[in-house]
Parts: sequence; structure tokens; C-alpha cells
Amino acid sequence: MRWSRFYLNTVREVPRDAEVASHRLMIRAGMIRKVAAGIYTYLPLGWRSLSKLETIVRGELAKADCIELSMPAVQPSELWMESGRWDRYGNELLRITDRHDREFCFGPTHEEVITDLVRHDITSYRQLPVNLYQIQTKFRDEIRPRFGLMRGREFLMKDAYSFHADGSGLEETYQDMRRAYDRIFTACGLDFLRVEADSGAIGGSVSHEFMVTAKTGESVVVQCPKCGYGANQERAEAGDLEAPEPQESTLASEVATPGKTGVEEVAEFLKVDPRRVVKTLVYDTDHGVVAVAIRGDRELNEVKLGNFLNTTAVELAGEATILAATGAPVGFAGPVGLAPDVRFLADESVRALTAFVCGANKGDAHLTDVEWGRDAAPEAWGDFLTVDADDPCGRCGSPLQVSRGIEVGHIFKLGTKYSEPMGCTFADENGSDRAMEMGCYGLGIGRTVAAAIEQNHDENGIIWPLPLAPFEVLVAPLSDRDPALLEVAEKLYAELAAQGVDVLLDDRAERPGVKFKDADLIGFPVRLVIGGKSLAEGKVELSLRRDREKMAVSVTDAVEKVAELLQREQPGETQ
RNA sequence: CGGGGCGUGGCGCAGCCUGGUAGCGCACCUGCUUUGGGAGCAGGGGGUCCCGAGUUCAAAUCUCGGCGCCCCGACCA
Repeated sequence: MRWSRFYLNTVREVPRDAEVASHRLMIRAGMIRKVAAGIYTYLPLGWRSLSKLETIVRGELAKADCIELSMPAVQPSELWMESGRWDRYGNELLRITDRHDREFCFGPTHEEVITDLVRHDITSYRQLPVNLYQIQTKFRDEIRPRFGLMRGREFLMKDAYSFHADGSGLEETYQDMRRAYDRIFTACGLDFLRVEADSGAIGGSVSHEFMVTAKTGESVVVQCPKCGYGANQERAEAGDLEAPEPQESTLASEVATPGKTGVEEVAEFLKVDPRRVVKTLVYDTDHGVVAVAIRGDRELNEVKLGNFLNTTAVELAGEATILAATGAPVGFAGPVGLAPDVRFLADESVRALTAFVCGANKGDAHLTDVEWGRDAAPEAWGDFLTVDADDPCGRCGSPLQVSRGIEVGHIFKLGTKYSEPMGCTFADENGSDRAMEMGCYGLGIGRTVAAAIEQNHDENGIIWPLPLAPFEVLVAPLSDRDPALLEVAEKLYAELAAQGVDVLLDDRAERPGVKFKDADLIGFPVRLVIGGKSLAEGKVELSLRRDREKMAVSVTDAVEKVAELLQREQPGETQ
């Protein structure tokens, strides 16, 4: 491909509204252009990277016997009513009405459509398992789209769905898909983690997320370097925390703590270890008001609380609710003497505490020397803790590590969550009808490409892992006037292209500086510069974007050397 | 939805407070020079100042209403 005939326009000024590197660089490099909030045009250069990822995905899924099809983006409301999600999915579901006033939605995911398909075609256990996927445009009306392709409203997703006669069949395919995902992200040349995750709105029992590690990632990942345990922070569980020194207990007594609402303030004021202060948080849920006690120095995990209560509607209560529940303004809630209609739960982190401090449920007052059992008792103990770095691993006790990642894939065991309500059944060996076990497997195409940039860039631009680079090699003659330069450039370009190398010829009438800056910005993994000085000695200049080290190679060796470098840049090769 | 900010040639911005000629840099076009890290000089083209209403002799500027966009928090591939 010749630059002059490819639709590729880089931009010098950094766009004002792009904050993160991948967003900025994709716009500057001419890969995407915004059309509306969270909605982008994929320009030819960007589309090439996305297509390369799609090719990798297709190849690896084929090995897992996952079969491609394509479902409609626009889906009738009836199917969503059957599954119950028409009402439950909320505002993220873009609902549209046709000319006959029939309701449709633009698909954010395709469980309903695929289940409808399979229930009509599959009737016997002999036809199972079935594993189908598509790569398709989804729309989720996100509350806040941001970061370019990282969180768009319209986005490309690979979504796969499997159907099984029983749990063991599901387990087998789930593991096949897990391995396929491992292969896909490895083949992309990305550093990634596979972690246990909360299954969220899609539902189901078991799920794993694939995270591309990046400092700017939106997800927080907990891992154990010793035993390999890894989980999304939303789900991560720790072992028992080290308890603060036990304390002699006297009778619970009230102390005045005027204006001291935060745990830090109270601990300092009363000269106690913050770990011996019990923090009581009041939540509004669709199961009524719930108070939860947790150790003063720790954060509560609302996802865990929601799971415990079997709801997603968990919100910190407002002042009025807190006053009604505790009889005190915000900042003085405690386990002793809560209103009778308030459910009281406690995190394991406070279970071992003795003679602790807590809010008095009374303005400007706290209680000291409070004891579980004697003074207060939760309705239930549970794990509501947000795990932090250095907490002990629940499996092996080693200190956990916390890092950030970008969620690029998520695989779920759905069980019969959709097959049951939608009547997706089959006849088993005994001829009786059973709901199919289902799995579903998502992978964000645009997000993965954005994550690759997030993980691989410098101040000059993108540093593509070879498999996702829009072009592998740039051939750049430094002048458009010197016929000798052009002749060599054309020849090398033609030879590389003939060998099947993805090569772009920078045939623009631009000055050298412009060509270098653009080459760095777009991040061609291999660059072949043809300049007057070196060509006088029969040489051209070869360099890798990754290290920018320049090598002079003779014109006759150039193509071979490029092939060697490309080989070295393949993931898995030592560099 | 809560909190903050922005909307002025293609892009990045100034002008607005204190109403009166729409301006700068980049990009673009023409010419000359230049040609190994975003060139120089000269000339040139291009703007419903987000939309609507109001105030005023006069509105980019003041007032009201709308729309769009971005950033920080709860959602997710």
C-alpha cells in the first residue's frame, strides 16, 4: 500500500477531549474519528488492526470448535420479555420503536437471540454440545462513555455462546474457551492476567476475566504471586486479617466526640488504633435499609454486599435514611441500638475485635469498650471486604498484590439462567425434557486493540506488538525528488509486498522530519529508511520501533534482514 | 444521575469580565528557497462565533431556555 493512496491523515495537535494514551494516540495516528459520544468511525488504519485481531480470534476459536454465525443487531422486545431482561436491563438497553409502534432494542448482547435460535434447532442430547460465536457491533447506552474505544457505546465484540446437556459438558467447553482466550491474547503479544470475577448483570455462577495489565486500567486486580490466585477486586477474597492487639474489656461507655465523624478523626481523638474502630455504613437497598459493620481502616465492597443480599440495588443511604435508622446524623452510626427495621450485618474483619470503638447512634458521641455478644450482634457475618495489597491470600496466606488492568475478555458459566425461562430444552437419554446448560464468552475487539496501545506506547507514539500492527513495515524514502532513492524504495517495497509482508510505502512529498514523526506516532514495528547519505554507500537504514536502534544494511540484504526482524518480533520469540 | 468544565474557520486556542472592525498558531492553496527528526519567506482562501428567544441603536460578548461534548464517582467487552 502506498501512503498517498491510503486514507491516512495524522493529526499534530493533541485532541482536547482525549485523556488516556490509547484514545489520544488512536485519534492522532488516524485510526479512529469520533462521530458522537462513545461512537466512532474506524478509519482504514484502525480497521486494519481490528481486522488483524479478528483474524487471530477466528483462528483460535476454530481450534476450539467454536463456529461463526451472525445475528441481527436489532432485536424484538418479545425475546427480552421472555428472559425477563426487558424490564431488568435498565437504561443501558437502547430501545427503539418501528413504524408500527413495535418495540425493539439494539442488542447489547445476544443471549436471547441465540437461545431462541438453538431452542428451535436442537431437540436432542445427541445434537449437543453447540458452540457458536459472532463478531458484531453492540450498543450499550453507557452512563458515561469515555476513553475512546476503551468504553464506547457502540463497540465491536466477539460473543460466543455454548449449549450443553449437563454441567460437565459445560465445564469442558468452558475450559476449551479459557485456553482459546489464553492463546488469543498470547498471540497478540499482550501481557495479560486471567482472574476470577463477579458475573454482574449477565448472570450465572462462575466467571473469569481476562485483563491486559496497564497502569491506566479501570479494573483493579488482586493476585497472589505465590499460589497464582487471581481475582477482580470486586470478587477477591482474603484470608483472616491480622487482628489488632486484644484489649481488656470494661463496660461499654459513651464518650463525647464532637464533630468527629471520620474513623481517622475518631481514632486520633480517642488515641486508639483505627483497626479497633468499627465503621458502620448504612445502605439503601431494594430489601430495605441495611447497616454493615467493617473495620475502620478498610473499605466495604458493595458488589459483595449486593451478592449477599441478592440484589444490585445497593446505595449508600442519604442523611434522612441514616437519621431514621440510627437516630443520629451521618458519622455516628454504630451497631448498638439501631432501629428495629434495619438489618445489621458485619464483616469478618471485625469479628475478632474486642473492646472496640464505634458510633453511638447519637450525635457527637461514640462508644468505647464495646463487645460482640454482650452489646451487639449482627444478623449475619459475611465477607464484605475490599481486598487490599498485602492482605493474606485466602488460599496460601502470602501477601496479595494489587494492580490495574483493562478487562478485554469475560467468560461465564450461565447455567440455565436463559434456557430455563426461554424453554430451551432437549430430550435427554431417558427422553425427558431438560433445560440446557449454557456458557457465554465475550471479547472486546476494539477494547483489546486500545489496551494493546495502552500497554505499549511512549511519548512519541504507539509501539505495536507485531500481530496487531496495522502495517508491519514502513518503507520511507526521505526525498521525493531523488530518483535513485525512489527507485530503491520502490524496489524494496515491491519485494517485501511480494513476500507477503504488510508494508506501507511513504511516498508522500513530505520532509524527512515529518515522515519520522509520523512513523513513530503510528508505530510501524519495522522501519526501512532510504536516505541519500547511506544510499551513497549502498546502504539503507533499518530500525525497530521498540528500541529505535538503527542498523545500516546493504540494499541487497535489506529484504532478508527485514524478514529476520519480523521473525524476532513475533510473540513468543526471545527478543 | 450527582459534582466540575467547555462549545469561536479542519485542529488547538485568544477575544467575552468592561457590547461596536472576528483574531492567533497549525493545517490548506500559489510561488521561490530548503530536504536525515513536525522548514523559511512572500502572497492567498476559508467562520451560521452550538441553537433559539430576549435586552440593546448595536450581541461571539449581557439575560433566559435548549442542545452537544469532556473530566471525576456508581455500570461493563
